[in-house]
Amino acid sequence: MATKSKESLSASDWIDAAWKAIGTHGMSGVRVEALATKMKVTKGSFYWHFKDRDALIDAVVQRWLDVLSIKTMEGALKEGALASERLWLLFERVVKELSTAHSAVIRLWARSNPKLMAVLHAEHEKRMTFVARAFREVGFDERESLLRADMYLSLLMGEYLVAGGLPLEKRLARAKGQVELLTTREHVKPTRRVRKTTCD
Amino acid sequence: MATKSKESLSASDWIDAAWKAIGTHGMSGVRVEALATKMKVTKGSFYWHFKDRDALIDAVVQRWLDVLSIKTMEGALKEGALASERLWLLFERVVKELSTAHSAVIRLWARSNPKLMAVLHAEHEKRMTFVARAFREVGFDERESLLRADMYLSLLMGEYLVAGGLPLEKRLARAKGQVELLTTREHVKPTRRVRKTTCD
DNA sequence: CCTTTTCCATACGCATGCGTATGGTTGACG
DNA sequence: CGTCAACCATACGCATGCGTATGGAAAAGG
Repeated sequence: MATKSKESLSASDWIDAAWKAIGTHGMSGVRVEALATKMKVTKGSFYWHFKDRDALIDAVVQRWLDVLSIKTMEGALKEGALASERLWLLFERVVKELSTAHSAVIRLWARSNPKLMAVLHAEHEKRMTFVARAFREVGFDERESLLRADMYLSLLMGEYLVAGGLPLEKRLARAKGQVELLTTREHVKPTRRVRKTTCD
Repeated sequence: MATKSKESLSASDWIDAAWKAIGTHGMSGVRVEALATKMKVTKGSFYWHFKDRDALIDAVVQRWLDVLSIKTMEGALKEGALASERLWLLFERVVKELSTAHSAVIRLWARSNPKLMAVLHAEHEKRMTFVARAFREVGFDERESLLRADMYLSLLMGEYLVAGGLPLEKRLARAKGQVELLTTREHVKPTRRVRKTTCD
């Protein structure tokens, strides 16, 4: 029933298991023997598919990179006409797809892994230009677009960290409000006393 | 020189060490023997001051709660006249004080600790009302204040997670822009086509 | 049918980390 | 000076987790 009824496992199956483990128990939850038990096999299987534990972790990180890769982003957003809609669709997609703490776990993990840190930084830069361009398209100037793109990605990364306990609907409602604020509020020059100086 | 030249350690010294370990190596970096080595003592010292490892972790979490507690927040913000200034001072303070990944690490840790999760949730609620009240004071209505307070706290929690690698100045500049956006941008009702409809 | 390759089980060695038991040292205090 | 308590060192048992070595089943291929 729940079993896929496959005779032999693949490396991808181990990545699946590790992926779930990260989501529920963090990076220290990726333990070879624990995963093996859950998969109803033994370590022997694992060490046939992977060199060692680090190889598995690398593979999981790679999967995470793929989910949030620019290619995936662009591919998933061809339909969205308005830039503001695309920004929402992207956020919604990530919230649904990564309904786990993967982003936070992996970014923390990267702090003890300089090579991975560099990869993450490069990816983040690409995402920044991608998202910032969308904000430009909405109508903000360069500086404002960079700021909003930065906030957009920050909120995306920390979303589960803060709202993880909530049901999906509430998380989406939260996200909706945030993206709406970032895309629809006009910029006003920070004058001395900013009250509710409307258009009068 | 670097040593405090104290004859005997206190529980607080162990919490200090654990605090640093969390900041650099995450929760799994809190290992009794590793901390003992770094403190030039042995486990014997630790188990005299603490019942077990969990007791130490509880103490560290408590310290984190204190740093971000409402009492600390309020106490540190008496000078700030304008609400918008207070919101900035608070953010600045947290960025400087918690120039580490403590918030992310602890919030992830809490996911496998229901009792702590409840405490965090309660604390978060208090912070929300506190920050939301400041936004109300700035001039936003109830709904808008809650949204902005939520974003404010989210950015606060994930700040180091995203900008951890950057120098403090850049992190502060980032934070400054974010708080400024949240506090000085006017609300415009999301009409159909939101372009650059200024006050004309 | 026999061999080779694929895939996994079993069993071991080894390192690490927690917690305890026990003894030693030092200073306060009577 | 003797005693007691605070504080720490040493040594052990135990569990866990990684990695390896080796054998076995099972299917594929000749």
